[in-house]
Amino acid sequence: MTSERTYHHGDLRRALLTAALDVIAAEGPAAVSLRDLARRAGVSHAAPAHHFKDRSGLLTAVAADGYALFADALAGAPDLRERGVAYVRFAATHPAHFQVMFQPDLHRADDPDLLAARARATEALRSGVAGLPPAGRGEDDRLAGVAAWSLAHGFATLLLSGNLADAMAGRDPEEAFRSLAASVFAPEGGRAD
Amino acid sequence: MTSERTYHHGDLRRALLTAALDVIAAEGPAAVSLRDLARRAGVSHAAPAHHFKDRSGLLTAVAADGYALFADALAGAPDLRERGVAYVRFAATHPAHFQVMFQPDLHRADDPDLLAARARATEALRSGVAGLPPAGRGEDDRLAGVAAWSLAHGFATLLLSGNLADAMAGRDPEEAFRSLAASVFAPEGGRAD
DNA sequence: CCCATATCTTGCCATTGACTAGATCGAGCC
DNA sequence: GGCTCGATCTAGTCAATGGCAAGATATGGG
Repeated sequence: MTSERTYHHGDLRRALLTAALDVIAAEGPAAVSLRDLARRAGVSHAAPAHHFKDRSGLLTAVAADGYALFADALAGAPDLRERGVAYVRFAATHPAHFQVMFQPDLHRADDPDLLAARARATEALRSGVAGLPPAGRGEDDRLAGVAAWSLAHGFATLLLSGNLADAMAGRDPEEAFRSLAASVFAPEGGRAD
Repeated sequence: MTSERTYHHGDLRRALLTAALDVIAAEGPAAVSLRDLARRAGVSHAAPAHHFKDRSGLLTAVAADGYALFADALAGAPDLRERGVAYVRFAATHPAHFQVMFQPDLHRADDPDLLAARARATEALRSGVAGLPPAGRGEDDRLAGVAAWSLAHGFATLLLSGNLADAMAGRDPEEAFRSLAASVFAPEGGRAD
């Protein structure tokens, strides 16, 4: 698409990342091969090493990009419930990113970019939980935050692993999660978000 | 351990599976290598192929074993909440199994043993949800089931990926989940399990 | 005792990840 | 224009892996 093949690719890093996302979305992270990505990009087998040190370096970059997008997606949600919906929507929209993000054995844990992006996402997530009392009651708040996180994360994870295929049955996952969260967090007039 | 080395190992299949569990628990499923497992068991590099066709065959066996253990663990729980606790306890006790079970891209989806074991586990899980009305109201029940499943699964997944390390802070995960589930599913005297 | 079968070994090949050395491009500078 | 210098990419190599084929060895049934 970038027309001619010159010695310098021009945007190899991005090309490799998008190719990686394709492979991951289609066959999972285990199917990612640096040489295959190089072939798809039309470069030599050693070219990726210059942008990402090694295989884990590439997956780390995928995770970092994912956390950056994730933070943006979460930041746009007004209240706690919509943040959960955004959580699920992100997983459904960026399955490849999501999978890699939450598989720590795939990336370098000490990568600065990854840590920074994850910190941003964590903050975006936490600010939705702690929005109730200025400096909440501690224990209970923390538990409530973990509960909300678990609910959204579990739904997203089960969705991506195909375990909700029959339960959803052609239904919109976002909408399903919205009503699900409603029934759980505000059963009969209790404290909602 | 098994004293002498004869031509026939005696229990190679099990030896390979337990070695695989060690590797997965320590470094994740991606680090599993058939040749490495063979070395650990003291057999030649091609021996594993006779018990498990290939790498995905071995991981499929791990998943199948996991689902079998999982079904047993769930069956022992009296009510819905304890079933959730059992869910989390299983993940904490069998992290390697759990990881492989919920990564469909690692195993053969059409394996009969896997399907049978998973069906048992699914049934053990569902019977805890549908235990309320004989043939419940359909939509809401399904949603409630998905909600409970999502909560337990999300907690378990976040726990294994290390995302709850600081939130738990040396606390017992089981106990934390128990009180968490209590505060979510029965906030102020509503319908519990 | 003998044979059929399951189990394990040896040998082999293609692919991959990772490393090294060298080629090519591009930008700044004189 | 011609130069150097660094970034980018190529080519070549090596060890490790997965998977296959052919053969050796043990085990149990007849």
